[in-house]
Amino acid sequence: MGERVTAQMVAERAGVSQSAVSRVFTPGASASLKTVEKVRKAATELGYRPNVLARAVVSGRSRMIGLVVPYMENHFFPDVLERLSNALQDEGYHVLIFMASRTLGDIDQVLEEILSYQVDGIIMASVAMSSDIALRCQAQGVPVVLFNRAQDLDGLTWVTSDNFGGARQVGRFLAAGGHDRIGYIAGWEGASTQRDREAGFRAGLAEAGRELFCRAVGNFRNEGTVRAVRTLFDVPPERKPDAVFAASDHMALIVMDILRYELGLRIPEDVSVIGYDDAPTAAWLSYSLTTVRQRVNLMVEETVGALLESIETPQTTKPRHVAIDSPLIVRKSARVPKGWTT
Amino acid sequence: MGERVTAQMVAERAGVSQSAVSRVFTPGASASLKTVEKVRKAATELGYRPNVLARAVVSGRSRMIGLVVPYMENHFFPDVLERLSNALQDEGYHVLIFMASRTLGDIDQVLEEILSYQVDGIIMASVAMSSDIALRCQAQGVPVVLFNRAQDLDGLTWVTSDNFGGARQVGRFLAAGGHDRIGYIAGWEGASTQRDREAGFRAGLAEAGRELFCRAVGNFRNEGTVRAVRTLFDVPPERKPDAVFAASDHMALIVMDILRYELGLRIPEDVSVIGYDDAPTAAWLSYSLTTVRQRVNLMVEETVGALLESIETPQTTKPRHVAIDSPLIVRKSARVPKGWTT
DNA sequence: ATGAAAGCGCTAACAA
DNA sequence: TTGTTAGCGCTTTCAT
Repeated sequence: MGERVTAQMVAERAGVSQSAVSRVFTPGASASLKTVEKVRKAATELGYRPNVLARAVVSGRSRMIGLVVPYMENHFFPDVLERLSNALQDEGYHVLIFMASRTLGDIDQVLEEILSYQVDGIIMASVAMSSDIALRCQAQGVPVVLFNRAQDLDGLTWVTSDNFGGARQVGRFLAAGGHDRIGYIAGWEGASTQRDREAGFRAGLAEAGRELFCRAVGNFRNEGTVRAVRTLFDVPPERKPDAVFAASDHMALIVMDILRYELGLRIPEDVSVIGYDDAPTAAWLSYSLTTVRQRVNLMVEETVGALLESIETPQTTKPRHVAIDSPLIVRKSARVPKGWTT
Repeated sequence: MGERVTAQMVAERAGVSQSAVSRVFTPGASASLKTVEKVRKAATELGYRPNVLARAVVSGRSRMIGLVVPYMENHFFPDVLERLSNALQDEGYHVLIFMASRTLGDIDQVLEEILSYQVDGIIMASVAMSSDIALRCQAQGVPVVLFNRAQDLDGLTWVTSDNFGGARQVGRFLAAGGHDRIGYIAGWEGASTQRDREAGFRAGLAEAGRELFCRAVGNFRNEGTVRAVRTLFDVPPERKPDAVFAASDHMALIVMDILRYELGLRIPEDVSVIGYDDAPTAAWLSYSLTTVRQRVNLMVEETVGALLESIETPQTTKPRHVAIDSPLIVRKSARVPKGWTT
């Protein structure tokens, strides 16, 4: 046991040279039908399988993509992970996972580790990245795509939904719904998604001559959100919001739970709640959350496309900035304005 | 750009041999303080980072673990993935992900791919594996641990929760609760978890002199569960179950949604619902699902421990079969029997 | 189309 | 402790 079958062994059995074996297993290479047959036969008999790592050492291509993700508690990520992994697998790449949660703040360290695995490219999902790190990766010839995070830096490729536009619709929707006291629960302030969603939301309100009534920070996480809700609602009746926009579905669902089951409020009769992501859970009947849809399939498609392009034709590839339009999905957690269309 | 910095380059700059550089970056090796300093200096100046893949080729250890997971829609998996990845990262290993969903049934193909990456070990999470495949892996010297799946085959290591025992408590709990018509929604029939949970559940009922009133198969998936619920409840009133045990939380939550929002039934007044997993979502206030807890942290600990042991000391390692006890977590989705303790 | 030979970047004896 | 020397399993010229 533990017998590694090498190309050399296959070559001997097939009565050809080791390089012939290599060619048979190399997509672009040429070999006569007879050689191919002999080699394949010997290979299956021996249980041979090319060593991807050895190939990587000599070719400089590992066919591995480093994927950096934060916590998984947000239901948006599993979905993203599954789709990204599938899309990459379809292109013959595989995903090496790095959890950023552990090394909070020390993305630098994580990047070092990733690079030591000689990945062909890196996808950073919902992780903020300092510009110099990105530049270092690119300098090493390892392309990076930011997924669900934008970066002002020009040299970087990123793919997001249209956070500003999506949130702007929410602002208009709530304003048109005749709400008086509209609150916002912010995500982590360091995130571009948070920044853009808040800006879009405020813009949408402003268009209707309204403005934010109150605001608290939930940081996109469980605990922070619980605290944020309490902050907003632990006030005299006339100061309680009658509508809340949370910067992510994950936070919005927590808001709904607390409002209904701890504060005894009805949704949407007493308070309208809107989220952002359209995570699978948002559609569950218990919530039926009105939200902004991130079109994950398109985002993944763009991300994989951009990344593979930079890998395969590095010289001709320019940084891409993609913001996919993000429609408001009207369900039942927020009052629908009279005559509202689309 | 794209300049790969090699140990050779560092060696030249530091004025030492290439193997000296290698030793400085090899944990166990010895080098004089002076050499270490010179090398580290040159390395940082050049931005050198050891090539893990080249190291893997010669050492035979890639420090990568192949993780095979099915669909991510079940909220149990993201949690598992995060913890597994973190635990492995702490031990200096990294996770190469393989989604089994794509190649349904063709686990064989997936395994081939994994092995070609020379992973040091494989974790199959909630994936059934035919014995010969596992044996082939072991024969190649690649240890396999089944996570959340048991296999009768003796040579395999697996880690599960005590599915039989956990489900047995559910049977006793529902019986003691005075339910008359107790239904069961099964997971995928090929899964050991499904088999053991059903057996345990029936055993628990039998102890109380009861038996299953009705049963449908949800396959652990969204669609199947919706169909299963309809099957069980689309009957004359006297044939409708007054309690349902679903083989996973994911299915149980769907059951709750349909019962409440499509059939207008109250939980637990009209129907008690119990799940299995204690996925994070189960505790959400909208559901407050009574369920059996899989102690993920312990399961992960055992899995990683067993795997690393087989990797590091293959000869002295015997297959391990671990079934972690799984307590019933009583929340509000099922009627609590009078005087029920623990 | 094929084999010989020269590496890819690294580790691991082996001498010194 | 160090440098020298073989490889690890593979791809890729280069002749043939």
